[in-house]
Amino acid sequence: MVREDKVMQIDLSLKLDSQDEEEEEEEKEEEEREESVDNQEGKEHHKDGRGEAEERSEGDDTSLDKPLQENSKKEELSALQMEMDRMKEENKLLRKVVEQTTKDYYDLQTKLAVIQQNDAKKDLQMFLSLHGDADTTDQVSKQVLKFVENDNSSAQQLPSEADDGEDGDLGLSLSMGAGVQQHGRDESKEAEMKSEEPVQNKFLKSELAGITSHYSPNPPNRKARVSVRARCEAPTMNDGCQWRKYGQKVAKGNPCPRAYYRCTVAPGCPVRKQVQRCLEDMSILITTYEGTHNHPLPVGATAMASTTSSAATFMLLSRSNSGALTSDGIISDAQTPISYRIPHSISPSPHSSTTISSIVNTNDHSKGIVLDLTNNSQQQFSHPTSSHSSQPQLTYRYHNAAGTIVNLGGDLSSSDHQFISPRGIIIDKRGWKAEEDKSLTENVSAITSDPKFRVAVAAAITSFINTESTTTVQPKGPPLILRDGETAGSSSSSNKWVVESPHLW
DNA sequence: CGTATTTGACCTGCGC
DNA sequence: GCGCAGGTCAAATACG
Repeated sequence: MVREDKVMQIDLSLKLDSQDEEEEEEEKEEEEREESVDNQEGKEHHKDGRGEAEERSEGDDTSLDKPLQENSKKEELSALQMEMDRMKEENKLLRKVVEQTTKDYYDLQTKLAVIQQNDAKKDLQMFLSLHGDADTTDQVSKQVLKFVENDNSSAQQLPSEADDGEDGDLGLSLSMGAGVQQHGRDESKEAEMKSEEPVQNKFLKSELAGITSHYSPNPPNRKARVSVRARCEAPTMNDGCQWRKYGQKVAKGNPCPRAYYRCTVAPGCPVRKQVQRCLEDMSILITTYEGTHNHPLPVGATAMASTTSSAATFMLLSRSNSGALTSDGIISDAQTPISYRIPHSISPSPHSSTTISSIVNTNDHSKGIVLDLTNNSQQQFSHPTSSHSSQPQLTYRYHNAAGTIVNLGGDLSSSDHQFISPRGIIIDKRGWKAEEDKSLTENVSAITSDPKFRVAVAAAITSFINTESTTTVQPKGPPLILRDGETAGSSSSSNKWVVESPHLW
């Protein structure tokens, strides 16, 4: 969007320039014409005066054609002049319109920046609210926000860092900037921080040890990764960005070669992606994105970029949330993932589902988050159609090493190991005592009410639908509608959760 | 001829 | 320290 806007801006400027030039030329021509007209008129006046005198003196020698011609010329000139005036006014109007449009564009840009800033703050607030009781959270969030603001201002003081690829113009890095990615962002900055030990940093180390500890296992050079699983016949998914292949490797355990791509929309963009076919289902393409674009994205690329970015933010939340559950960051069953199901809203389709699963293994953060846009997960477990269908439902799933989702609870509607909580959340009694932790359900609501997450999911679906429509013909279902409370999120540090929207197709 | 892709070599991190 | 695997580089090649 921004890129197009910039193009538009350039186009506008070009048009303005050309218009200006044209207008200048016109004005010059006009002036010349006016001068010539004046001269002619002067001459004519002079002529007229002289002519009258001559006429008077010379009598009827001259023919009557000349005055007629002069009159017609005069009329022609006046008409031209009027036409010119009219065009001038038209040009003025057009210029005003263009100026107004440009002004509106800048206004919108400014507003967008403000909104993005607010969103980042909101994310952080929510992320903190997931951590503990409201009183301390409020204080902590204020302090952390202060820290983030301070950090942002310091970042602004270092314009050279803009090349690092984070916190791009679009703000698609979202709150990741305050968390995971910022660690990989600038090692020198970290060193600087260490040497200076700002108050906020001290605060973070002391009071937010529980939070920071979740990031610290990540080496500074390791960026958050977001994988997208989608059915795609084409060798790569068309996500709107321009990519250049720079390598290919056969990874162990999967005979399908893994291709490495680099973003070429802007030189020096740090974003990379890996593309590999799923071993279990060759029609599934696993695309792993790494890094944040440091440039405005093409229109078609913003959906996927914002989706992956939001997913990464979600991963951040999941990590932080896990810390609130147990002291060691591991819920009772470390091997048990949690999935959050987005139930039907309109015309439920039993054959459709989309999962967003986060593989946030404490042992392997590099695996990152997985947006599962395949619709096969529905085959793996039944979808409850009880009266609770309008409520978030929490189910367990297991992700094997290959990322395949396997339902642990069997038939959810009849499993002895599950019960429906008063809030409509299916809880697997074997794996997780969610009922004991009411704050988690609160957290679920907190995340489900995050419009950004819903937008992200919608964007993912939209992007995927667009992709699919260009590659394979698939039946399209009703448009995605995500209402408050329909999505659900949060995670245990058992590190794998799934957000599923069965009604998407 | 310029650009994109391929592919073997090289680098790096990690486990033993 | 060594070997393995993942990731990247860069020369060769293909393509428009």
